[in-house]
Amino acid sequence: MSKRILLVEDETKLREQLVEILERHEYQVDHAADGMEGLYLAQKFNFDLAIIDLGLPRVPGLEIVKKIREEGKEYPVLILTARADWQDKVDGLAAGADDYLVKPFHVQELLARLEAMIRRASGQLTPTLSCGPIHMDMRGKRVSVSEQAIDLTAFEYNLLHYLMQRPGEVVSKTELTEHLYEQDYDRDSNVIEVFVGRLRKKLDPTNDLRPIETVRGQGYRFTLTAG
Amino acid sequence: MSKRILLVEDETKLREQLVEILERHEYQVDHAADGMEGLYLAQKFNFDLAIIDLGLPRVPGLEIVKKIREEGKEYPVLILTARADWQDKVDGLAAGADDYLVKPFHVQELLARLEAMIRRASGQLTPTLSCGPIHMDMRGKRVSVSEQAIDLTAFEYNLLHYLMQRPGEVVSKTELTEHLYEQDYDRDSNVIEVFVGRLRKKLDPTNDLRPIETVRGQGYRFTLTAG
DNA sequence: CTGTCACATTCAAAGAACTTAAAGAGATTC
DNA sequence: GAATCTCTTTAAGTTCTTTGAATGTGACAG
Repeated sequence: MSKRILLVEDETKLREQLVEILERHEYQVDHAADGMEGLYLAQKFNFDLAIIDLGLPRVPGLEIVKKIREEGKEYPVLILTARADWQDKVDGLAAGADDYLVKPFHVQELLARLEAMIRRASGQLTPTLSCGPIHMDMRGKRVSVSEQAIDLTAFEYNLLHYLMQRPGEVVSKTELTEHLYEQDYDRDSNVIEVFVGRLRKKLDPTNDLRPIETVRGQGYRFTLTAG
Repeated sequence: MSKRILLVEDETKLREQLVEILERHEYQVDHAADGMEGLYLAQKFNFDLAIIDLGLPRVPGLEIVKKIREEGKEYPVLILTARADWQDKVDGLAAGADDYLVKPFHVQELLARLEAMIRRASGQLTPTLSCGPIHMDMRGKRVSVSEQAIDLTAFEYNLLHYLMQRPGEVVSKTELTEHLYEQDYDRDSNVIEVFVGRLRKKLDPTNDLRPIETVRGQGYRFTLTAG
């Protein structure tokens, strides 16, 4: 029962590599090199998942995502962005994508996300991450704690998203900066600490959940004991 | 069931050091000093993992990565890049590498990544080290003794991790410092003794397990008799 | 039995790592 | 073009780790 994936990516080299990798992992892949073609495939067939680059010629990736959702198709969509271009990402998620990955990415990470997305999709319809009373709706980009909606900025959301994907695991600050920023961002500052601080305050103003532990010298760990 | 690693690195000193360290960790290492030789090995044999420097004479490292993937080989590839070559890194990941490390790096970090990659490739889910009643969760970096959680500092954790990887084996203090510190750290103090002392106290306050034995004049040995 | 050496223990100073507040910089909205 | 929002930096304050040195202990050789 192999899963069928739509891949829309214009860089030939990357596209071919991805096709190869995906096929090796037992996915059935249809691919397109530009937006027009991608849109055609997206509309004509039903997939289990789509991977769409946002920087496409002819029809922008964003359009494809929108069209897919307008037609009521529910399969998960993962978008790829070249730059750590905030707006792209945010727009993409708003348009109905479920997750995103910034290029360049680790193959392992892509595969992990695909699996997670497919697993979620085959279970329930709304892609969410939950951990105790904290819920993250990835399609709506909303977070709630104990049914209470919370307002997060883009960066805060990204950070929480990354942490929630790996509950119980220590994530080093190096890893966080690597994934949240493009390039070797000259890190003589402490942005991560600052944002962790803000996240903590927003998620847990009364300080009785303590969802983000700091593991001194190693990183941060997202956990909820009991609930 | 020792893992077989391909190492392609042209700097003689670094290469030899790595070979020695890897072999001490029970990896079976094949190594090459230039791209041509590396490519030959990569094509001829099957490895569990490859470590490839991108700045190689004759055949660039990138070529090797590509060739490996073109031939459909699936084993994980870690690339090494010199400090500033961001573009290399990007190309490397695009070409199918799974992770990268920027030189110079800590041995500790290299080993951690190798393990993580091999673990992922073999699909094992929870990486833990266990020895009698002592358990170490390597993802969450938590340690427990008889189901009782223990708080360790970063250094304590690293030390214990190193010892637990090689149970029953005598590990010299020189070796410990070599791995816990940056290369050529001149140590005229007794840090290791101090930390072993702390670890013992934390792991075994009642002194009936005695997990870390002293081998006078040789080093330390992590063992649990029976259990 | 005694001296020596290797390791153990203890502790306080030095240093790293983390938190927090505040304000600058850049973009967007009205 | 001012107001607002978010991200980023700076810096001061705080807490926890690491380290080196002093001192204590036990093993082993002679």
